Amino acid sequence: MSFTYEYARPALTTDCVVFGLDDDDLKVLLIQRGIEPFKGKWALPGGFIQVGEDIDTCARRELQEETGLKNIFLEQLATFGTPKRDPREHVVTVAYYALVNLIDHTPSAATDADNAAWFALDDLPKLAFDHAKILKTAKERLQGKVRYQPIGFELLPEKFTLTQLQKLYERILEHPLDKRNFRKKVTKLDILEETDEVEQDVARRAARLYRFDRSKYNTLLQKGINFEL
Amino acid sequence: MSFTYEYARPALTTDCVVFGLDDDDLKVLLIQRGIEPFKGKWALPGGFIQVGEDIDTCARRELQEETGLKNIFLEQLATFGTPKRDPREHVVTVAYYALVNLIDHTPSAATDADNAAWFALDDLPKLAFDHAKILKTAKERLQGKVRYQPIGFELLPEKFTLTQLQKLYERILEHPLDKRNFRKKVTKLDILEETDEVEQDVARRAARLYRFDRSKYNTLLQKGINFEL
DNA sequence: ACAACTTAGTGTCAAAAAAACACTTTTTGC
DNA sequence: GCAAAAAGTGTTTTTTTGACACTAAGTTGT
Repeated sequence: MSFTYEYARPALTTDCVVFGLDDDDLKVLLIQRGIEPFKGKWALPGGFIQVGEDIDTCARRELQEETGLKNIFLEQLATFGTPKRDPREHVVTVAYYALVNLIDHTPSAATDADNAAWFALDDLPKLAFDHAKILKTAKERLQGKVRYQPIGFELLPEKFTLTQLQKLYERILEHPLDKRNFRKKVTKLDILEETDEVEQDVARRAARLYRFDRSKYNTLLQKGINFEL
Repeated sequence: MSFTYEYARPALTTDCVVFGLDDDDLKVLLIQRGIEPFKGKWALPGGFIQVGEDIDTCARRELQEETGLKNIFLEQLATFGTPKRDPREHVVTVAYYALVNLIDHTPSAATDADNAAWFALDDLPKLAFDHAKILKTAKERLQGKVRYQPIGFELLPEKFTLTQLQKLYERILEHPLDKRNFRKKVTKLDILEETDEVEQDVARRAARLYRFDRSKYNTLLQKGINFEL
């Protein structure tokens, strides 16, 4: 079966930059390509959009097919369509970025991918296509977004300590934060719920666990409160 | 001539939300469609991407073809690809937004468009396709962006008064600003150059004209200064 | 049991930024 | 020359930010 059009059309794909927090380290999920072009090279998970399929749906589908990840935070990043970014033909890709917490979601390789693995942001292999550029854009977006929207919580498990939260922000923003000022700001925002639990199995004083309170956050958003860290 | 592919492909277009400042009023440029679907309805200027053409290039080309506008500020907004947004078939559109000053750039209708006209943001006709949604997204982006990047100047003529600048920000942000605080902030940023000219032909005290100093702005950006109004 | 270690948790003060607020000056048109 | 209209200009208060260091709690090893 084949499809014929009056004018030539670029192919359309989605690609996804998946950020994950692994042991206080910010990482990206890459797959090793099982097919040409760039067979054997590391790349962002992604694939072709089907006609009749919503773009977001495509990004989620490809992500699940290639890494097993589902039900995660996913947002459109930008569209990249320089004619020669794919050696085969003109391929336009709609890039997304996703945030996952590695406690609840463990990825695994699947179709078209030999392998899926996490790479630290400062220790990346050479990427296929223009994926290095897409990744750079995604990192900049994450750094920008995290300042005025509490999306960082998507990277943490449901319950977390304030130190974990601070370290996460330090990793994303790439500079150290003052502990007291950080805690002051976070508690003033009033979007955290203090649980009555503490960390388990740590060889020191255990820290209190907190939970992100989405309903408090939503009411704050309505009132137009600005979130900034 | 025709083109055949193994798998079906959505069509790919660009659309552009062009903002312009007309007599202190923020407006959008729309074209009246000369062909089906939605013939006679108002829509965003845009059209099909050609294979081998960069997406930005396509947006600029379509804009020039349909409105005559060129050499203007243009930035990618987002990509919209809900399957039924075009009644003919699955069409994915990469939306852009542009800022023009109406002194230097006067639009005119051309190919595929019966007519091109400016509409106030709060007095829009019903738009074709999902263009109302795209326009809403563009307005939100403009409101967000204008807070930390001095893109507002793109909407003003080369020389402008501080009152013009303030009114522009008030139109975009949709709330009044304090005159003294506004001027304090703007002058502290030190990205304006005071000219030795004043307004002409006004039936009151003439205001001093200023010019946006792009080189000062660039050096500030390098130093990582944050711009916020 | 206690000493040593490791991280949790906490408050004050100074500086900077933001917000509120009103009158005088300049020019034009009548 | 006076009424109208917008230009231009500082001060004070409040809020926010940033710098800064010690005690408390719990664990481990002896």
